[in-house]
Amino acid sequence: MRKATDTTLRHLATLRCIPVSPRTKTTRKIVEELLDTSTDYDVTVRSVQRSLEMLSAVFPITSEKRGRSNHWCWTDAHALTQIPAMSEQAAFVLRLAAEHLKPVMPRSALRSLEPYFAHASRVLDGTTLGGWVDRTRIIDPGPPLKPPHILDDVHETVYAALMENRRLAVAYRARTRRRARRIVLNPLGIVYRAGIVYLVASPLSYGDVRHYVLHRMSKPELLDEPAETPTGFRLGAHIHNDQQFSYPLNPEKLELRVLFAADVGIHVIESRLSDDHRATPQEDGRVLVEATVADTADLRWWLLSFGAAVEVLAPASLREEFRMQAEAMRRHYEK
Amino acid sequence: MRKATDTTLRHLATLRCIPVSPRTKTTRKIVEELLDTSTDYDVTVRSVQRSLEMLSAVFPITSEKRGRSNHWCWTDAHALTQIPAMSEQAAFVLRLAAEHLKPVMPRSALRSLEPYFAHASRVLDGTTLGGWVDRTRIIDPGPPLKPPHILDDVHETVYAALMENRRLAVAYRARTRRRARRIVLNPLGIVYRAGIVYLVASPLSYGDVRHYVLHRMSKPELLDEPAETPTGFRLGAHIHNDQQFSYPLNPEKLELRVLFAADVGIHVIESRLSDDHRATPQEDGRVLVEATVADTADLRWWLLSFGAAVEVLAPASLREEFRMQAEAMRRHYEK
DNA sequence: GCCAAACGCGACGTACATCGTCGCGGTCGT
DNA sequence: ACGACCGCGACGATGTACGTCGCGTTTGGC
Repeated sequence: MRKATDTTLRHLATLRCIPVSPRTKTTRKIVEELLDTSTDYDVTVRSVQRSLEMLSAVFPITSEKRGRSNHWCWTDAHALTQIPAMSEQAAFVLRLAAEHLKPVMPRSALRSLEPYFAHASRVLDGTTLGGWVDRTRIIDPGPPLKPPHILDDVHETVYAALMENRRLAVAYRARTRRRARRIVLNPLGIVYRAGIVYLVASPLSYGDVRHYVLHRMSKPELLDEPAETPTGFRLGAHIHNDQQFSYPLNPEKLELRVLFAADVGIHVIESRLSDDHRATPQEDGRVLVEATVADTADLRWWLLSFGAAVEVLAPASLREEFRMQAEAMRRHYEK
Repeated sequence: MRKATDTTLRHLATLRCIPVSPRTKTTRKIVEELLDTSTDYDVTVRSVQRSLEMLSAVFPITSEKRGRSNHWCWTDAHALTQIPAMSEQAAFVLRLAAEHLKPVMPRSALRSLEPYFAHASRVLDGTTLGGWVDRTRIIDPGPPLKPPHILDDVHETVYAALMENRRLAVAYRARTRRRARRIVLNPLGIVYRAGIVYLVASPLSYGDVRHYVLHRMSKPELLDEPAETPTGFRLGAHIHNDQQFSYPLNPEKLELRVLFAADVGIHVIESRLSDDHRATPQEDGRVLVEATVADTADLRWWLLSFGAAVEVLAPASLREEFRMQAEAMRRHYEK
């Protein structure tokens, strides 16, 4: 029994069954999938054949005859169509996002999102927002550092290894060594931090979890062996509880007490350092900030960046560290 | 004349004409748009009426009878459908992007992209990548600062003012003042920087271009008057050429020469400071970095964050600045 | 307050797009 | 070399989607 709009729905479902190039599907496979997804589409192979042929006249899909069966896929230059259509606001935010993600993620990763960005641009072109290209920016503090280059094949292979949960062999040039060394890794996760891409992995030759930057890898090789995850490992805990990426110095938290100069203090008051963050203006114009924070190298870098505009009061050990740091800095400029 | 797959195409086009709630369109408006977009769809109103009615049985669209005309829109809980379907890779990158954008962009801005993120999650759930939620992270260096809160109505109104190019009135609490003051602004652009959202605008009472942070705004009001852009203003130039967001101190560039300690130098060598960036290892293990960079406060913060692990050699004026900075720091910890 | 215009919607007859079936020709595996 | 499998052209039956007409209702102008 053919029902109303049934054809439309089936056509839509058919289109969605077709994979994007370079992947392909045979006609039979599409029919099978169609019958699987919903009982409504009880349709013969012949009908789907006809549908595909007709749809290919309108949509950018092509068939390639390999032997006796037809293989269908979307053309490389497939256009993205959405139901419902992308709202102007969504397009705008996506445009923004594209700009922001560009410096952070490797280009090869963003290629798969390109259709979305292109679609967003198309939506914006048709509206008053068209003139908007130059009206929003996302910038990082600090001097504009150019992220180190990652080889295309490295990125693709690392991603593939993670997705398929398989082991990975790479030539890795460690920071302390001149020559690259071949290592086999169980990939555990990817971490982006300040433009640097890290692969969190446990090397086969040791048992622990280490960080490897992608731009020091070369000659990647995807192995057939399945990857093993150390028992109990979770990336979220690794980063946040263990603070492994903030270069933790001590598992205990610090009861931080620092004095900020008036003109920089505002930043710290507006952005909260922790949940128990307290900011108290002092009589001399400075601002006392108290917070419980993780004891990491990151924290020290951050505090150092304020220079003389910050004074560490407590804990005493940190104050002593900063005293020595200041002393060391002064010695550089003594003569 | 009805052609093959014409109906499917028209149904698709019809669905794409329907706006997302809370916006609506009358049946006539949809027909009009349909006839406008392509000459192929020469169809009577009656047919579209029928189509809409049938499609509403399958798709989450509803009509609301306001007076004599029907107003159509997608339900709030509209599902996103894409042609072609989202690839697993795209879904994965989009998931990543979602996580990365969360801390950077205000939540109200990301709400419009939520359908895309939800769709990506749905795609990933069906695949082997499902267990991937906890395998990729993007983190910022420094202590995890919580960005200041922005009022919802502020964000929406500022966006609206920018999109429609209209003037905006807000109560703004300047950094140096206790009380908020009402100001009228010509919005020029939005800049995100380290979790802070700035509106670049020229105030009506003055003529110049200033930066206003959104979290110090309240009681926003969208005015009917069109916004005026100072002649020659371009946001890209404002940021990059004029370095207005890096707190420029001098328009001339600096010929920077600094010595990094061996254990931190690697970061600077791998990320390039400028196009003429040169890194030369020294005999004492330190690394000499030479580059031509903009003379900004940002540069000083960045260099300061290395503490005693960096020594500024040139220019002489900057070296003198750092000598005084070190001296001032030391005085804090003298007794 | 009345009338014309606008809109939605049910009914109806027609045309043709779609569907399943059958059969032919080509290709691949054993 | 034979059978199995796949694509595709042809055909007849079905019924869906189409335009048209007309009625009931609402809206806005005079």
